[in-house]
Amino acid sequence: MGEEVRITDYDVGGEDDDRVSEWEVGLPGVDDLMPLSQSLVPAELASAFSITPEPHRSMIDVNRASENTLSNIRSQSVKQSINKFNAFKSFGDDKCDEMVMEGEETVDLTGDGSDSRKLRRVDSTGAGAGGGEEADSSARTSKRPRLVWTPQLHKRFVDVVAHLGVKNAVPKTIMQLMNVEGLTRENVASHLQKYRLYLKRMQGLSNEGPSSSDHLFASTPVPQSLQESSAGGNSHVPVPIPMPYPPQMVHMPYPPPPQMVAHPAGPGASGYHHGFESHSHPFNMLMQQRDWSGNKFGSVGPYQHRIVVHKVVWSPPVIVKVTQPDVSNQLLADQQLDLLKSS
DNA sequence: TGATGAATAT
DNA sequence: GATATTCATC
Repeated sequence: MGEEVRITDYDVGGEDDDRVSEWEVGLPGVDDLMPLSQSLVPAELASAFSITPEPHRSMIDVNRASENTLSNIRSQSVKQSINKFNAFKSFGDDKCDEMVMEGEETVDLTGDGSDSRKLRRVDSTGAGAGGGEEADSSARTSKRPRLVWTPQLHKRFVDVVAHLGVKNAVPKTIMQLMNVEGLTRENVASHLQKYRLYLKRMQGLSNEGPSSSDHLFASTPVPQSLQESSAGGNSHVPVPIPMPYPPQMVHMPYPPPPQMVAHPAGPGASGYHHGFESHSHPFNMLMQQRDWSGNKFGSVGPYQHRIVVHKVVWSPPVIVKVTQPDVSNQLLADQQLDLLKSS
């Protein structure tokens, strides 16, 4: 695609003749300005200070962002944008490796658009052609983006459930121990409901393998403490897992190359991904479709050469390293101590 | 009154 | 099929 789209032809509603030249006196010339598409932080510096580099922005992106801004101003929907931003701010860059939110591109996939409720949260990247009809959409944008349970997130979930035991694993506790910013009790409750159904199904057909529909759940083996009948109380064997989880995971700015997930160690690999095609694995699908900012790209993406870290390493068990004063983290640490003492 | 879990909706 | 939302119940 032609990346270098000139921003100078951007039309703000006036001709070039209307420009007030006095306003430009003293301003740096075009040649003096750093292109907006250029990153302000060199790659080496970003790496050294664990700064998540922003994806490369072309002039198309810059133009699009400008159009969005102006479009929002025109339609007086700035408030809506702030809500949107706040909704996504809580899923900051460093959370992207564990949480994937759908939403901004959630569109009417049926194509007919017959149901108005399906039209919510259609992003305005291509807007502007039709006119400002999105002014009344503020109420619809207050919804949270749809959470995607990545295998990493699910594993954290399973670890916590295993640690608590099925009986004690209730949404609120799970949510707290998972320590994932932005994760709601409703998210956990919904997932827990499905996970319990999965466990029940697994108990029913203990000899057979997991159903092909259990991609995500099958990707994380059911811990021993959950496979046995939930005897309840404190009879279950707690699973030693690092608790609470650190609020951030190891810096992993870009997804691992798809082939690592699809074929972890060649043909003779463990059965970790046994039973389903690589393209149908939820994590794999995500990686093939998007980078962490939600932009879509193919499996041979622009970041492929930069992908180095593919193994997520949690903080070591027992040692809870708090690098900054974090009250909630401290509370969780106390909780963990209590849990360990009581178990 | 808030949390839970099953049912239902999207 | 995955996730969100609703609602009866605790």
